[in-house]
Amino acid sequence: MFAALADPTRRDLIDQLASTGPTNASILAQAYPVSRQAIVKHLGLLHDAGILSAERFGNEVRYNLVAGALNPATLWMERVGGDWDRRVTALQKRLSER
Amino acid sequence: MFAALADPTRRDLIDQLASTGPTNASILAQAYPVSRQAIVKHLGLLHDAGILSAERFGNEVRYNLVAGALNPATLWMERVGGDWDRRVTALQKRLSER
DNA sequence: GAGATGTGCAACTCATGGGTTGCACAGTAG
DNA sequence: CTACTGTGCAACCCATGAGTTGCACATCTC
Repeated sequence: MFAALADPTRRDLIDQLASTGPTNASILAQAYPVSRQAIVKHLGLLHDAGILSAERFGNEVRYNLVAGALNPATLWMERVGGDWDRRVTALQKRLSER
Repeated sequence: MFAALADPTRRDLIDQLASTGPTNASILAQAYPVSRQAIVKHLGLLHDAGILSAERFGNEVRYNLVAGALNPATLWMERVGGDWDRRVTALQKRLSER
């Protein structure tokens, strides 16, 4: 999940799909300086991670975003972030009280 | 940022630090089947990513979490996630109206 | 001072990720 | 039928990430 989001190209693909809607690999690849195959690999990886859906329309394959796919990651970050923010602020409070 | 969170060991280190507070590398490494050096590398990476702080106390170095470090990542995810959730649900609505 | 504990640095192995090229195959359009 | 467009598969290169071992240095404790 986080590994899938680690690559800038993949995050950008997500951004692009979020704004343009279902698109095929060849179109998406035009926006990048790399080959179509490289983009296809990224899309496949995002698909395996459950972030994208891939549907075939005759000749082409249209990729699209999966609703709520980022929720687990978001939840983890909020939980851990919340935990340690509370801890850190509590520590700072203790220090300032001396 | 996401790259730093991509590794399970690193996420676990974060979890551990969130629950135990400031700890040195040797202690942290005891919880893992890998060498101390491997953990030190992870900690250094997390430190470079701005997720951890490292403070020296005489003999040892105590690592701790940085408050609010995850905010940028959380914001991105919420923004993009929100965008595409809206888009997907809108699409589903359009489809169901036919 | 001497030993124990905690770090730091460097070199090395190994696997994986990102990218490439080349080519074959399936629909589509003319 | 033919040409074009969009995919799919495979082999290959190269850099980086994760982990290891070995050793030196600093600090604390007795």
